[in-house]
Amino acid sequence: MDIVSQLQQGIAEGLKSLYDHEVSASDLGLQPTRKEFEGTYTFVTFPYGKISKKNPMETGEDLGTYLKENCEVVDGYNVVKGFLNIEVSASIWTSLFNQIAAKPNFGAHARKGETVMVEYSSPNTNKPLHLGHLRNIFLGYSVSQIYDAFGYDVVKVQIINDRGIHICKSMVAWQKFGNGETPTSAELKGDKLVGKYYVEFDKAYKAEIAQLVEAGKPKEVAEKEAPILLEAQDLLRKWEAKESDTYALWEKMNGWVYEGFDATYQQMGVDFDKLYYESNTYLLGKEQVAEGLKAGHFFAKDDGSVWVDLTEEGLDQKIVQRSDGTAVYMTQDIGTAIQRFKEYPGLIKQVYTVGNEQDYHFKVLFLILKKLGYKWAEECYHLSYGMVDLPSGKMKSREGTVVDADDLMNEMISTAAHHTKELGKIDGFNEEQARELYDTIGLGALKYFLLKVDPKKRMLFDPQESIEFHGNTGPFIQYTHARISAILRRASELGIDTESLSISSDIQLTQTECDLIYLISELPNKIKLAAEDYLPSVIAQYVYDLAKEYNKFYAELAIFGEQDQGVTTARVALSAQVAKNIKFGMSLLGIHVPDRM
RNA sequence: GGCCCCUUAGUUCAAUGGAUAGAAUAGAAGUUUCCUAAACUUUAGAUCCAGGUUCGAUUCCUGGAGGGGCCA
Repeated sequence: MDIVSQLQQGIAEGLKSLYDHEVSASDLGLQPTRKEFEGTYTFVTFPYGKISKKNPMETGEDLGTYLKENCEVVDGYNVVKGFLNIEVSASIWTSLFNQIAAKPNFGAHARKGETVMVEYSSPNTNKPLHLGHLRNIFLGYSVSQIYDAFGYDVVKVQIINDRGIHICKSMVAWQKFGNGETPTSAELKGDKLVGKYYVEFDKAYKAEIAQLVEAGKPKEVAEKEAPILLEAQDLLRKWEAKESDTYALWEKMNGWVYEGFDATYQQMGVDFDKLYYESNTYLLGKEQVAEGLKAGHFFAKDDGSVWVDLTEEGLDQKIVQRSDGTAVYMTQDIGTAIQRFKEYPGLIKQVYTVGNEQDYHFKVLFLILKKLGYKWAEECYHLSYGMVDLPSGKMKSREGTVVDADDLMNEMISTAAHHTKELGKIDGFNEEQARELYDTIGLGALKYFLLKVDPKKRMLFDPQESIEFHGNTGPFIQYTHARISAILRRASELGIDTESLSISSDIQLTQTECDLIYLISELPNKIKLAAEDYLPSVIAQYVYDLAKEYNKFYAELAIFGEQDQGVTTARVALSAQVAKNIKFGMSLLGIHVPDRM
């Protein structure tokens, strides 16, 4: 039983014995004691005045006295106003640490035997990935790692928006202006090449509109009648009719995009277990609509369109199928969700990582699924995140202010390289090791920067200044890990077995060492919190706090200079465990940690 | 028009309804005979406004201001 549970138990027994009041031990809230007070855990006594019929201070005294006498982990206590600060006996820290150090996978929760699906990328195939996608993908990937650590089997999926007018626009422009250009001939990544023709389309389209307006057409009419747009729409019709030339061109250009995306994903260090393509799923859901209509969950309007009425739920009416019988996004999302639960029998929930501009869409989707009688609808979650702003404001592709994902990653890596060389940290590295280190640091900085913020908040990204290597950053944490690795190497040289370490019970621990053990012990709790609230930022904050505390320890205490061999061993043991926690925690964020930097 | 989200040091971010609101950066002052100074120590600086609930509100409720988003 861990310390918190023992204290909760003790307090519950105390309340029963002192005031004849029954509570369930796990309901009692304990919080870490603030730094400026003595103690480890604090129990707030204000709310118990009614039960004790005494003031909060006296209540605290009563409980403190009881705990000291009856609870073996309690060494002492102090009361400040309504706060009972509980001091845990020093020997507890040693045994707590030794229990942790004996577990090879400390932090990971027991397997639950249930499956969670995390969808964390849903790109369109007409444009390369950008900064917003990076936040999306890093967030979703991290949540999938966190769920794995929390004991779930995780299926990581991508839904690719490979059909529709957007890709037809790129196709038209390539046909007209491309002269048979390919990624190889253009020496351009496939996604970039297709994106280039999407821009070409837009240019030609605008020029045609201007011409039509010049010729006297109203702007709104010109926007609908521009010949190149009509051609794109014609291509979409041909694609839907599976006209063979169109289909072949579509397959060719999407193929280029996938090669480009794959390279980007590889650089990002993410992968998927299963890919979904909209061209396969966009017709799904119409059956469900028909059934829902029959069952009275939906209703039809005079024009034949099908709607759902969510006014009882405080929302609007929402269309689920067009009057011409074609699917809207909602139709296919209903179909896809149901299909996925059929495909994966152990699946208990789905997480959709999608920007907050879709909040309404997902609210409606989940309500509809619930109306259709699917119980798992309540377990589905929209991991909604805020936009990434630039100092100039919102990213706008029309104004050319979009930050490209590949460019940004490369920039981060070269900045890391520059910085590392400047500090003279690559002595003894060969070229490949050096390159790997720059990758690790550059991507670590970027991922940490995007993940340390609460997902739902919009965030500012300043390419010039945002990414630092000092302070609350990925490289700071990586650096801490590298420092510890150096200590472990030294310890091995001195003949200390760094694999199976423990702290001898007669060692007097310092305050900093106890604080470190406390932080180390918090890892499983943090993983639980991060999983339940879908917050990689909780893990980021935790790893940072741990690294910071370790650096304090490192600065104020000697490790190998100690006379007492037991103290040296204890401090090496602590260091080794901190390194393990950092490595594991960072892996939950998708970040690697180096042994030297 | 209807609905949703956000607002905390100069700046970028924290804070299950709890103590004197934490970090990081930028500013000021220090720390290398010692395990990696991408570090450590000290210092100054903030809850958008007005009400309400509560023993206690950055947190919950109502109204307002500012910013952002969604709506066949």
